[in-house]
Amino acid sequence: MDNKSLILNNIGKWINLTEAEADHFTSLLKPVTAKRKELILEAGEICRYSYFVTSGCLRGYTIDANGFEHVLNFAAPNWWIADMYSLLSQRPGNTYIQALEPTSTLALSKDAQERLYREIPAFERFFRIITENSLVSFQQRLLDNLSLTAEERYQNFCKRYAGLTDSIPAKQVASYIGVTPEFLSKMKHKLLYKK
Amino acid sequence: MDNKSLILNNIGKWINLTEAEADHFTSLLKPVTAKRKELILEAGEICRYSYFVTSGCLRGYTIDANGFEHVLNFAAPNWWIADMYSLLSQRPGNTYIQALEPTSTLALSKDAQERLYREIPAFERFFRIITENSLVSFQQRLLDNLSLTAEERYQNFCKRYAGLTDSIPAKQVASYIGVTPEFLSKMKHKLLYKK
DNA sequence: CGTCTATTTGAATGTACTCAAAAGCGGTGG
DNA sequence: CCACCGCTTTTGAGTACATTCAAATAGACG
Repeated sequence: MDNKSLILNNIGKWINLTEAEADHFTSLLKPVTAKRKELILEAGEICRYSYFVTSGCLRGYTIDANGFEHVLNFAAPNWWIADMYSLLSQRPGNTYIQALEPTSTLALSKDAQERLYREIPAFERFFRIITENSLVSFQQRLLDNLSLTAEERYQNFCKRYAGLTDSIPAKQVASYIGVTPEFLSKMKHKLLYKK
Repeated sequence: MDNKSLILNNIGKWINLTEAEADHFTSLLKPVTAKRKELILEAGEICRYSYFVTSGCLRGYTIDANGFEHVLNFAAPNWWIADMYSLLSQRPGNTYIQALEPTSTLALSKDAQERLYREIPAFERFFRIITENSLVSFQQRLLDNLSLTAEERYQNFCKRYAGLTDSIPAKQVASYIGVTPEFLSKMKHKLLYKK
């Protein structure tokens, strides 16, 4: 399946488009690729695109006042990623988006997105729905961080991202679940031998 | 300003409605009130409404496997609240919504909401936008939990919810920022005397 | 006014972090 | 294709932030 079929398929889960609408939509997309470790967005910049990953893997992260990275999300194929704060406000954000491996995306500019809302109202629905789903995930993740131990969060992560565990270095898994790489290493050891 | 003007005003920040549309919308709302400590939603139930608070204050929270409460959100006047997971999936949720004080809301049923999407597409836009804003807040809160100390989170909370600090018992502030009530008490003491 | 819950205070404990150093692994260049 | 270099992961010892448990005090509602 080519990239445009992939994204139309993704959208087709939630809304129906005529062939003309689908063509119009795909004509607005800009292919963007990134090499391993390349940044497609940096803190301080204004996020002008939503990225739909067709192959590879991206991660969104911030760097705090003490220089520590915190992974907000990973984006495997079929996922959207952006710095939502910056994309919505069109102000400089604090998020980096980086390729974990060679990655291809289809980028939808903020302008194109707003044009879609006007021309094809079903896109309001589409982005409403995926935003709702994303909200539910983040709420659950927040609750997990408030209520679970690091070990439970790690086990959750392994189940949830079973397909990705080999694309993602342990260091970044640690950053996602909110522990230091050292402590994650110790947890893995414990899970292997003690249990 | 009466309750219906309040909610129309809230919506008017993001979309424009004709008078007929506004009337139609308000006709779908059901007033729901709750006494202090009353639950308007319990874990295990299916969430059938989004609640718009017109007076008083609600809180959404879960209870974890060890019996500890975790506050997901507070809803002061002019805020919407629901168990998003349950509302979207129409499956039993794990969230309680409780009144912190005598509270009035306007409740929009899931059915009515879906009817609105069909009849007045601007509502797709409205709920897309407020969901986007909510997503940005939760992402930021997650990052705060990953990167800030308890003391910093508490100070953030005080700034953010300056107007509510007297409606909300310390116990629930503690639960929101992710510390025990005992530790919050010690932090307050420290902030008063040492700094 | 009385009871129930929330808050404060203190001492002991634990989970996860910091710092340091060694071992492992992967990508890149020769 | 191999060897080296740099980054990641592991391991260990000491530490700190926040929790747990217990008990006293304060406060709020009916």
